Amino acid sequence: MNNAVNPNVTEETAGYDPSQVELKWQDAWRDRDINTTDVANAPDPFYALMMFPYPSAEGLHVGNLFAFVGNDIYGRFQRLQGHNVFEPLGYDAFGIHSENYALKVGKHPMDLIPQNIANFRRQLERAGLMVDWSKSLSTTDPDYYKWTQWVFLQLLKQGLAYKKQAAVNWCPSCKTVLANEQVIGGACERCDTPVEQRFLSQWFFRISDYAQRLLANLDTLDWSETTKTAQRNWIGRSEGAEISFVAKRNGEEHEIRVFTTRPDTVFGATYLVIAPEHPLVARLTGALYKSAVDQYVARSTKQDLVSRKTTTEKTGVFTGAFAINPATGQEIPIWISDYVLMDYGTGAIMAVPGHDERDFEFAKVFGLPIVRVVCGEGEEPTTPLETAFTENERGVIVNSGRFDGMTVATAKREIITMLQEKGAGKSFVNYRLHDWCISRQRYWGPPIPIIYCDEHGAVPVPEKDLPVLLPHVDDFKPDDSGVSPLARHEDWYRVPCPECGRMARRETDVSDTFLDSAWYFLRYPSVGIDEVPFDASLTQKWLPVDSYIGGNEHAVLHLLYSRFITMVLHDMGFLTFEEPFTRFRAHGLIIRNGAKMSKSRGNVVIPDHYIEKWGADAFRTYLMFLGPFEEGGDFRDASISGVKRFLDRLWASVNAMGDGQGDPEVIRKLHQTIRKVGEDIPKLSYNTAIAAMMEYMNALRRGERTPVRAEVEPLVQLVSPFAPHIAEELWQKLGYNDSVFNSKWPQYDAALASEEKIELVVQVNGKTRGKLSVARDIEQDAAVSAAMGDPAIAKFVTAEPRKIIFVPGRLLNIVV
RNA sequence: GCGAGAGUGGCGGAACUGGUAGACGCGCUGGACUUAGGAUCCAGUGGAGCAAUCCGUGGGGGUUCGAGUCCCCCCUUUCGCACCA
Repeated sequence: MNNAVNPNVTEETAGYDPSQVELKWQDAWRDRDINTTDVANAPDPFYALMMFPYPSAEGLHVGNLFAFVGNDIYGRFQRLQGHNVFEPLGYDAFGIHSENYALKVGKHPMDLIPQNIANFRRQLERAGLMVDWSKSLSTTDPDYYKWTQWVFLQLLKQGLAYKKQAAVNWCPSCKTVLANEQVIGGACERCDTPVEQRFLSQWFFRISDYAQRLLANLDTLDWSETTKTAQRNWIGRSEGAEISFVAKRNGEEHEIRVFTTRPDTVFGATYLVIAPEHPLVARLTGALYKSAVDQYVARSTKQDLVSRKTTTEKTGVFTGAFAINPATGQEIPIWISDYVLMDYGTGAIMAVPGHDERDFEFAKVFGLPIVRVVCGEGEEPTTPLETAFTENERGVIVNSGRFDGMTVATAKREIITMLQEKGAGKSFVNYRLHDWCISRQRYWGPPIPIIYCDEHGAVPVPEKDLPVLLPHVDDFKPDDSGVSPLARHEDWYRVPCPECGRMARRETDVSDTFLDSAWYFLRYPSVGIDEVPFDASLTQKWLPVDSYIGGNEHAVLHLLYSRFITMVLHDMGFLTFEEPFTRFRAHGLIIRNGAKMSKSRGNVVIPDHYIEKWGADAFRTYLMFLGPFEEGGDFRDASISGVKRFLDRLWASVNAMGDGQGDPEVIRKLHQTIRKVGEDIPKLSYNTAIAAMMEYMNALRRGERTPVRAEVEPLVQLVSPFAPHIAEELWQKLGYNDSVFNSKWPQYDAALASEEKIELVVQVNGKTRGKLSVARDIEQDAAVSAAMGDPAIAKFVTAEPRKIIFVPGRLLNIVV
């Protein structure tokens, strides 16, 4: 191994065989445990986390690798800064993808997953990641999901897990429950049949209780702004009022509560609309209207969600009932329409057709009264409304009794006060965020640890009895019963009640994959510890995560769920922090030759092929060079040769290296490069960092000179996070026995890194007419006379200058 | 429809708080070395023009000594969410 390079070769780049060098160092790193973090004793911990992959049968996707390499560079850089970096990686191996794939190929997921994981592991190691494999995990390990079940029990204990009837997506053709990700545009992804709703009793987590905290904390996090915005939109806070309308029917009073962001328009509410699923539908419907209502409700709840989601044509039916508008005292009709959604607000609205587009459309279709209660500029209270007037910035309230003349903002406050005094309303903040349904009527997940007893109801499995093992069953295919395949295995689900010992029945649903991934980062430092999910002192040392990198596709759900679980565990005293990820950056997507990669297009990049041909170092560096990390970029095969050439030249430079002082200009450039690369990596601006190193390489080679040690040695360190193997090999050639990753990142000399001579741009009337090589600190007068001394510039100065703009060290603009 | 982003050479992409547009790389052109070269090395490479010079960052206005960058309008495009009251 030590004779990898033949000293007699004449060609400078001879001896650089990437696969030989890379395999040599991958072995050496493993033998020397160089990537293993001593988690218990690290004085200066840095937790560099990447989103763990789903280990598909196809193997590692180049998109995964792009993300991992980006994280690896950051992690290696932090290590060179002197931190003890922990870079773990596991597998998110439960879930619908694995299950469906297993069904497709007719194998069992319990057999497939270990194979896939082994293949992923091989690919990841070949890519040269600084992963601490001693702390790896898979969500499918009983040692892991035991604690996923424990998390569920903690939420249950806190009253944050509850059961209720809820709709699931049901494909009438496949006769099975579908996960949300299997529903594409309201239709089944496999057979394209419109999806129906079925109602099942399911477990939910009360994430909506945490909506305000999840929203407010965002301001404290160092996250990509786009990700924060996505979370804010998902939480969907809106301020307004809840208003009660009272309906009378058969001598009974029914209160219909609505949520509105426009309480100022309550005088214009000319009818109410409730969702077809609204609990009051039956009681409000009059005998005469019953058949029409039943028909409408049946059609809109059972019928395909496709038409409901894609059409905006308003449909509806009158209930026959009326309610009192608490502001006007008038009776207004109550309608049912599917444009009102049961799962937002209260499932009922006050319709103000004059000032809401949807209400306006509906009123037009059914001939309902439209009343103006807000005037824009130049409009009278009697000006007819051709469309809904929704612009409220400069609106003035009209036709609203004593509130006339108020601005919209004032009226909002005043009308809420009025309603409150009448006991008919209050200000209210509504969130779009729904409680998290974690039940899945599937096989491939952790069984929800609950036992149903006739006597005691839903009894949690005692913690000492965890894990509830997922049994190996052959018929794991979902069927048309609408319950989990586990429900077909009586020998598994029949168990004694933990409370009374009488025969009872296990919950046969499994939990959502998102629950598996909502706490895995807590587990990594404690992998191998059996007694607790996460050791208190290790957790204290390593968390919250210093840097988290992952895809934007998880910007909303995964991150929100992780934050929620962390908050709950914090509130229970298990954690000292309530936000799990101090810094988060979303990486971009890679496309291929300008198009999205997909199997059907046949343009998927298989990392193995490229690593074999170019080496992991060149492939990694190219991935980081093809575009800004946070934006992604276009993968083009032809471009890899550029970074390979760069690495070849690096190899050649070190091999040809001489002794001596080094050229002052080259050394100056070196210090500039050290500064630039050190500034770019923390910004994840990897593409420009690589460009800077290439630029330095060009300077190093200019004039067919032989570089000296002082010029090349620091460059090896700068390159090392990107191309770790070649750097390690060259570091050894430079005479070091220890790993380059145990060295210290080179320091730059600030004075050297800044130029003393600068190119001063000279403009005349804003147009660049020349440039002068002058001292950095040149004064304005000297600059002007230097400029006028240059005939190429002076000839444009055709008159006495009217004005001189001088930006020291940068630019001179002579205005004539 | 709403929200977030993006439009720069033949291509991928650079450009700090407004201050040389096109760094770096690919490709291309010419040359060197070669039996050969999809290797390596050197030089050139936004467009027009012999040149001086002019024109150039999706389109149109504007602010400024100066705009890829800031403001207004429009077009195209990617990604989310989609009747959210």
